[in-house]
Amino acid sequence: MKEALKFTINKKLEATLARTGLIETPNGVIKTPAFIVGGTKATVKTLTVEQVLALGGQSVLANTYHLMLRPGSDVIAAAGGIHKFMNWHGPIFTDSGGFQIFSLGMAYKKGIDATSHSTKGDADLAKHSSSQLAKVTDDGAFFRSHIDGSSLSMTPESSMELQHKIGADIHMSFDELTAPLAGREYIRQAMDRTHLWAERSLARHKQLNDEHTTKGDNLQALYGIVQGAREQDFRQESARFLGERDFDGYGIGGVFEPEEISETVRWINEILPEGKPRHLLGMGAQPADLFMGVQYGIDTFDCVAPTRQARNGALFTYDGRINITNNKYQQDFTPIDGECDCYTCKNYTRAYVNHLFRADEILGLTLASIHNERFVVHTVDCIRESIENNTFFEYKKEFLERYYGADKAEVFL
RNA sequence: GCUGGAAUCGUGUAGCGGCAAUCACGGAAGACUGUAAAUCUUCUGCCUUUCGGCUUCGUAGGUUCGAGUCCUACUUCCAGCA
Repeated sequence: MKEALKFTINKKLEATLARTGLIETPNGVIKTPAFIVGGTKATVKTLTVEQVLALGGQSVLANTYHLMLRPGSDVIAAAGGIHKFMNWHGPIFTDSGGFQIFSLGMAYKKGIDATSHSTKGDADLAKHSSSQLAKVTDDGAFFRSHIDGSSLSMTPESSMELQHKIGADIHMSFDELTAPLAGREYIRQAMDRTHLWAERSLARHKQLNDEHTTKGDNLQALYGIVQGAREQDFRQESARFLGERDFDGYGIGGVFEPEEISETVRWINEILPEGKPRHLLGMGAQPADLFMGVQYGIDTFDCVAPTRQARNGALFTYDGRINITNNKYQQDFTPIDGECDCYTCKNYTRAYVNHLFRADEILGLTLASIHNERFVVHTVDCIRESIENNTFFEYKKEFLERYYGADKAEVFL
């Protein structure tokens, strides 16, 4: 039997909240800061685990909601746990399913953009959410499967039971997100509920770990998730509430505008106990997110954007994002990025990847995903090194000015 | 040679006497942040920044208030028969 999680801080960057460290789990270690690779349905879309390892992935994050629907937690338990099932033998996170209750339930993808701000209040939100797939009460969430429409529910307890069955290393407490449309009143309600659920998640989690102890199985870790949307006092209250409780680490949840990240994360991380790891949920679509997150105390990120955008033809380069399907790359026989050390850049050209996308050949998705994921993982690795070397701010300035242009980069410096 | 059918946007099509240009593909570009996503959005005859204007249904005639649509001839293609 191994202990659930051990976090050690290696180096702190003066006058910031940034630090480097090591998260040790029963299935391996994560050098932090680190980018956790998106593996929602127990697979990193289009990639084998060998490819994920080769691009430098240290850990993957899977999703309880998706795995509950398919193949079901019993199948994964019968397979001997998610590590064996998906052949990934490093650390694995699972998200609780809270995000899906939000994204399926609120007016998120059906007509209203999750990242658009509005001054509209709770009444509008309620109106928009009434016809959606999910309903939330203090007891838990009641929702319909996006696959077959069947009625399902999830509570903090059932989320913990599912996550323990799936058997990842680091679990997330069951939480409720709010849409950017939500007013303070609803944000407060959702945050209070998230706290209530966090305590219930923790209680059930401890019982389940006791059962593992009895059987001599590895222990699993639980992160509490901070909510409170864009409200400073709520975020601080949430960090205080959860920080006082015995979680192994903390997740920071919600939906952010890119320019809100650093401020919100700072409010929280100034309060959370320094000695525990902090995960920023779902952020990392752009390099600035990574630099700002780390500077204000984030240890791990996960984000689906690198792989999703790769599948849709948007590829990172150090000079900014490009769309590889564009006509101008049809005869561009240079790598996607000449400085990138990924398998794709070392062996293929923009013209070839352009051809694969135009011809609808699935290898294009794989090559693009390898590149984008490597770009992000490597960037966070370089950020870690820059903290160790005391060159963080120089590296950040150089990187962001080149990527965004000096004018646009200024807001991040 | 005879008989029948067809000809509309880059391509394949919709149209069935009343504002031509539907849908798909192809093409151009953009978006995507705890993955309902190999998805979605916009544009794709010409001119115009917008508003809007103009052109066009193989060719030439005809019928009709009005023709992509009906009639005649021609051209080309397809099928069947010689």
